[in-house]
Amino acid sequence: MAKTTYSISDLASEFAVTTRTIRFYEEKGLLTPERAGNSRIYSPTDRTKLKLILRGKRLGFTLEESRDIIAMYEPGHDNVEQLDKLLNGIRAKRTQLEQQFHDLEAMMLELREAEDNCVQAMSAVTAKTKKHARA
Amino acid sequence: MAKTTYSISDLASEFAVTTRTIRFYEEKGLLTPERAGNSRIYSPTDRTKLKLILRGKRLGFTLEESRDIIAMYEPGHDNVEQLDKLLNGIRAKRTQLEQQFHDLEAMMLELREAEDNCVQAMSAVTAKTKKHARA
DNA sequence: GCGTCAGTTGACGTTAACGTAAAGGTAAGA
DNA sequence: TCTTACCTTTACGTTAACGTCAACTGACGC
Repeated sequence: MAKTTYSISDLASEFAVTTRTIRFYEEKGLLTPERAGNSRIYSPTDRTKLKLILRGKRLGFTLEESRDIIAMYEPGHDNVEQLDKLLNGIRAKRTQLEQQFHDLEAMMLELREAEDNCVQAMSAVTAKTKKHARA
Repeated sequence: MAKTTYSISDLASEFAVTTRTIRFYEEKGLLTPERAGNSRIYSPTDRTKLKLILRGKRLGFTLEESRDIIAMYEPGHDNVEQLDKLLNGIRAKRTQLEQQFHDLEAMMLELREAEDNCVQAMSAVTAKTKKHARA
């Protein structure tokens, strides 16, 4: 069985972030790579977590929020209290994502219109220029 | 014609932000309210801009990005150069929004699964509890 | 005139998310 | 052996987006 592992610069170049950033995430407890002596060794799981963090960033999440999201994908909640808390968290995030979804739809629509207007305006200007050139 | 206007606390309470925040946006040039002596007077246009800024925030945009977006909705670009630059900006944002859209879809899907798993786990635990109670 | 709002302008404080050296360890290659 | 390339830790610097006083100014009700 081939154990896939990554160095810090592997991940850094793959996801176009600095090694500083990756170490920072570890400092914040979001990543917990193994060690080979002094060097860090990342597992596919670590890689996935990093991916989730970066996706969270694109959606405007803080690292704390991404930490929560990662926790939501992980098992290991045995008692009802914990599960209940987790479930509430998941549902709250889903609600927030739906709000974001609406915002996103609205903005995309408006930008489509803005693009149309812009194209219109350009053709109007160029038409005038042509007319002027012909005159 | 009834001119609708708003005080700073009107907007603050309507959108649940502090007056400090609104003044900060003005300081950054995102809002430019009129003045009645010393006090600020906000127009419906100002209100709309504030709305756009806050929507931008929910989508994880910086104020600079929101400033750009607001500029995209405004007319007043007459020459081809400006229009071309604007058009590029609009298209770039749309591309970004599509990426965000994918991210959002993926995360929503995963959270739905996480919720299912969570519910499953809970029913499993409660079933065990009942069994234990019966014994 | 007095208190009490709602508003104003500074100005310093704070937090998140890294950037940017500084100073050094290690292993491979010329 | 020296350089080169990558890795490490420690620590101070930076930016965005406000929060939080402090000190002041009308306007209103009594």
